[in-house]
Amino acid sequence: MNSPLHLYKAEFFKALGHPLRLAILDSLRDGPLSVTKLQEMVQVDQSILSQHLAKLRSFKFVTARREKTTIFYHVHDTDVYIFLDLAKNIYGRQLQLSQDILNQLNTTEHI
Amino acid sequence: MNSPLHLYKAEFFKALGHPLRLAILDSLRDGPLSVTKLQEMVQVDQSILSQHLAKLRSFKFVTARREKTTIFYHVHDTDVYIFLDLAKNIYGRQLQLSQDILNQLNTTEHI
DNA sequence: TTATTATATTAGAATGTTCAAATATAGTAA
DNA sequence: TTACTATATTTGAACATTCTAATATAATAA
Repeated sequence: MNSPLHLYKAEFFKALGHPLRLAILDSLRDGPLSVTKLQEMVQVDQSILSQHLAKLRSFKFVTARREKTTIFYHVHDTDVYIFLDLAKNIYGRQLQLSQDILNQLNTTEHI
Repeated sequence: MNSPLHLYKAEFFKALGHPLRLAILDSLRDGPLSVTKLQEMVQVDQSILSQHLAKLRSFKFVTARREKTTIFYHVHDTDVYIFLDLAKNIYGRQLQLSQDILNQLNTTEHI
């Protein structure tokens, strides 16, 4: 157990396991954005945004480029979107199943 | 920020963000296994294995079926492997990039 | 019924992650 | 140089996850 590969892979998934970081990646779908612009979009404190950008950077999900005093972020490998969208398929089915069970419960009289 | 979708998606990734849970899913690639057999493969305490199986179950990554006194686990939706393997592509490139930088540093004399 | 085997759950301690606030840095312009 | 704007880093508190150990449950067999 705890092969280096599983350890690294787990870190990779953890890096995606935060709502704000997912929101950041979604905000960058249509191209690079400055931190200020990102902040407007995701509506969090500057410091918090910066901390989460650091995490995304550390796994190379995003890359930063400076232009004068502004820093622009862009996704490093846009295939990550294929990956994120595929995730939707998987948990979509999981949710569907839960929903079906839920519906079944709701439409059953004797509860 | 914090759309329910991002919240759920983050939980989904967190559920995959543990080396043991990834090892469990890998162990189940070739078909269902009993908890005892799984335990032999991943080499952890019974209680710990059970707790992680509970988490995988709660996100429907795995499903349990009882046969007499033995419980067999199997992956609920085998597409999860397509997903996990795609992850490898993404972080593989990330790692490659780091490796390249590292190599460059190592082969540069003036350091 | 009791004992046994297989697995799950619970409670608290240990550890890790995130947040909030303050401070630091880096570039530019005056 | 000083002041300003944009962004990053640090620190400790708040919160969440994981581990350990003990206990619970469920099925079976004796």
